[in-house]
Amino acid sequence: MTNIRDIAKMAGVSVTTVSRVINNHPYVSEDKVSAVKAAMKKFNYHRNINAVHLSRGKTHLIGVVVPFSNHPYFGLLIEGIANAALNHNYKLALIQTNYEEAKEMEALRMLEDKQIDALIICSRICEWDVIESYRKYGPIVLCEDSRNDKISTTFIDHYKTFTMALDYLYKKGHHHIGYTIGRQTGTNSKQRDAAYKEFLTRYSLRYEPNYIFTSRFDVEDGVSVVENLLDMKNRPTALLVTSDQVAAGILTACRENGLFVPDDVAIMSFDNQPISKVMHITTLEIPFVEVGKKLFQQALNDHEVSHEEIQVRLIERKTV
Amino acid sequence: MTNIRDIAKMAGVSVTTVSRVINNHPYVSEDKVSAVKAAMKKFNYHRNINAVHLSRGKTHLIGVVVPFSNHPYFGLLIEGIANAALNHNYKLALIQTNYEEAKEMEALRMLEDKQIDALIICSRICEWDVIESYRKYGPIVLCEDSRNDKISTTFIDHYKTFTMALDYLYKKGHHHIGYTIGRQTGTNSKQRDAAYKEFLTRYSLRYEPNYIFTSRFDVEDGVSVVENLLDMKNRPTALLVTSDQVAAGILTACRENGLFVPDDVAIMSFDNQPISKVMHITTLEIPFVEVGKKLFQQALNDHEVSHEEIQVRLIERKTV
DNA sequence: GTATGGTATGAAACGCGTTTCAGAGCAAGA
DNA sequence: TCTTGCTCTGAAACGCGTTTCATACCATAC
Repeated sequence: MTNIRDIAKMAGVSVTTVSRVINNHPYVSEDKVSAVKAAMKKFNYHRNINAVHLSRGKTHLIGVVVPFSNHPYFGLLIEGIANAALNHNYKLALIQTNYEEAKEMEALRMLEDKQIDALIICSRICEWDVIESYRKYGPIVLCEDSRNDKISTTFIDHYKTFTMALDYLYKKGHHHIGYTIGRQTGTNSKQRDAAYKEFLTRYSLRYEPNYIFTSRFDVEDGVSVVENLLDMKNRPTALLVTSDQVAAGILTACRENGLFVPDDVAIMSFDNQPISKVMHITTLEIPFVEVGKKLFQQALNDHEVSHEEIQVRLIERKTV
Repeated sequence: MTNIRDIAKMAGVSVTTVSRVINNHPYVSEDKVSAVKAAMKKFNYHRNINAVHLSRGKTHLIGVVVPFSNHPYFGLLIEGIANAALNHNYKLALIQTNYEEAKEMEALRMLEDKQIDALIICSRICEWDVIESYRKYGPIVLCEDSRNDKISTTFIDHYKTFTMALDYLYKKGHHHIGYTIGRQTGTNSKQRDAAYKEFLTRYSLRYEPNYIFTSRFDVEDGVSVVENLLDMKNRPTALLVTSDQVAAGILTACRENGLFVPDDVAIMSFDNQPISKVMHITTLEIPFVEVGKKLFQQALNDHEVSHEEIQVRLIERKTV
């Protein structure tokens, strides 16, 4: 393998000059530029990227932490980040945690080891103070509603959004509203819970514990929601659902069991993925491409901490 | 930042000894081991991973090329590879190409630059000879049916599978079978086309060009298939569909348009994703986790080229 | 008593590009 | 004429861990 010193020798210049040519630095005479380029071509020179990384202390790699990759929510987020990264000539290091804390720690350690320039955590399990303690090694960006002063975030205000959605359903005449979520813990879920309780209080509605369905992530979990629904005496008349995927499951199971949507149960979900369009599901659109782009921009910015709120948009279709 | 030399000095040993301790090499006396470990702890030593990469010429990073990340097919594949990678302490560099050749070339160049130890291409656009020419820089693995002698592959024999599926439909009484695919070019599509034509010949059936629906990737594309179907005089009685996603779109649109499944059109698809279970779609299961695992194993093996055929399994449900 | 082989340790070379610093040459402005 | 300020170039330092090679010691083996 030829290295920069070989090229320098071949072209009759110093390594500095070769480096300057490679990196398009000014102040190199034309004839030296062409001499260097000729030598590089002749010897099929390729710089050792790891030497560049060592020397610069940067890798142009951004770590992305997700619990799963096959879930549409995270898939879309990855897609958004990947597109932004590609435009800026960054590569992505994907770290799939399956919600294991050890894996998330590994990602943080990659930042510490300078294997990645920044870390985007799409869904965390680690405590805030753990994450904060790694901030000194590089930018860390979270996709979570928090006005932390060290860590940048891009987020959806789930309290606001949930309140808006609940009010919308209430205005449509629904006074018995249930909801489904994924993880019970987690900032998003807490915000939703708070918004829900505030809503009940505001309209003097009773809190029904069995109107809340936890651990619903995927289509199949939607089916199980309907199974529960069928067993209930006083069913909710409307359901605010984790995602379009879960909603699709609910909708399908409802049809099979003679439950009419929206007459027996109204369905409103999150994301606005293609399936919701096809099934005419009323949903709250989350602009993932924008979220990904923002997350990426924040990851590049080591100097200032910012918090970007992303607005969701109500898409009215036929399930409410 | 403390480096290995600082630690060596602090512990009163040579850098070699420190390196040996770090990497658990034998032949270091116990007292030196503990002296080194103490020094590392005291100064919060972390080795610079980029120096390791430079020195070793390996990065423990595997490149994964996908056209999109949010598509369930690729999401599942990524999931499978990511899980295998995590178990072997490898990291994934995700390269999303959007089917742009330039991006795929960039991935190949990452291999050349030693930024990644191996490359897994889930769906290619580059020509074989281009890919082959990069083989000398490291293992390249494809997810495509080809018995190339330089490049390892893990694949589904789509000719065989398609034939099997068509025969199954034929035996169920379907003599007018259409099919949908994603990209028109690409090995998989060619294999399916060949299998389809062979099937028609074998049973002396007429080739109907409008029974073939190209560029169907997602749920929404399934809806458009049904729109076409409704316009046709002699509809196919069965459809072999790209993926469960597309099938879900078709099924939904059929219901809306008074087309009964399977009586008016039978549907059979690929993947066996959760949605197919929920919607009772008869499908051909592709074991993505296994595919991902195999791909990863081949990526690690630079010495021998292998070809792993993955068997699909028919899951009979209610759409045929 | 000598040969053999494992244990323990360190100096030095190796992988390789970037960047700082110093200096030379030349032109425009004072 | 002297200063100021580009333009151009290269030596050397820097980032840092791994690995080869040489050496020394001690303990069996013959």
